[in-house]
Amino acid sequence: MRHARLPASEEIALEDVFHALSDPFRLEVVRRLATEGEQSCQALEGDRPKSSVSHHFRVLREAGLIRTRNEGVTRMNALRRDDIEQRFPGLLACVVPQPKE
Amino acid sequence: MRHARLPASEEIALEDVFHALSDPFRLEVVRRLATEGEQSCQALEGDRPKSSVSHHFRVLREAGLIRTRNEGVTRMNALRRDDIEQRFPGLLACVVPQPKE
DNA sequence: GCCAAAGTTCGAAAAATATCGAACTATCGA
DNA sequence: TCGATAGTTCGATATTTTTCGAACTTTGGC
Repeated sequence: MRHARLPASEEIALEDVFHALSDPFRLEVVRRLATEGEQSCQALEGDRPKSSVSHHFRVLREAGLIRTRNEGVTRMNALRRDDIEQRFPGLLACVVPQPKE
Repeated sequence: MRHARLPASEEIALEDVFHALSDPFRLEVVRRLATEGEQSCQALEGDRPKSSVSHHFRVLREAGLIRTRNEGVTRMNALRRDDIEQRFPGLLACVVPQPKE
C-alpha cells in the first residue's frame, strides 16, 4: 500500500475530525461502521461513483477516524474507536446512535 | 448552511455544528465563550476585518451554537450551552477545556 | 439632528472541497 | 496469463466557503 497517511492517536486534530464529520455521507459512514463493524467501501457506497466514495474514505482516514486494511481484493474499513475515544472522550457517543446498555 | 437564523434546540443539526466547529477561528470563539462567558464580537476579533468576524459569528449562530443579544451599541454573544447539551449531550465537553471541579 | 461605535450586508474575487469519468493498481481465481 | 473485482489516482469542472472593502443600520451621547 502506498498511501497510508494515518495520523497517530495523539496527532488527531479536532478541526479535522469535525470537518470530516460535517459531510452527511461521511457522517453516515461513521455511524454505520460504529453500529455494523468494519465494512468494505462498496458496502457503503450509495449510488455514488467509486472515485467519490474513495475520496470520502480518504478524508475519514486522513482525519484519523478510520483505518483500512486489505482483505483479498477488497479493503475493509474500521472505525478507530479506541483511538478516538482516547483522544476525545465522549465524542463518538455524540455521533453514533446509542446502543442500549 | 441549511438552517434559518436561529434554530430551535431540536433543530440543531449535527452536520452544521461540526461544520461550524471545523474552522479554527470559530472553534476558538466557542472555547472562549465557554470559559469566559458572553462576549462582544470585537472582544474576540483578532486582526480580522469586521466583515470576516461577522461572517464567522453568523455561521455559529445559524448552526445553533451561539445566541446574540443587543446591549446598547454592541452585541453580546453567548454559547447556547444548555441547548447544545440537551441536543448532543457530551459534545461541548469534547470541545472545551475542562474546568476543574 | 449629527456624529461615532459596533455590527451587518453586499458583491466580487480567492481558496478550498466535491464530483465524476477515465486510466491505473493490486489481488484473486480459473 | 487473462479477466474480473475493488479501490485509488488524476485532471478538469462545479460548488461552497472564505475573505475583505465599501456602504448601510442601529444605538447612544452630545
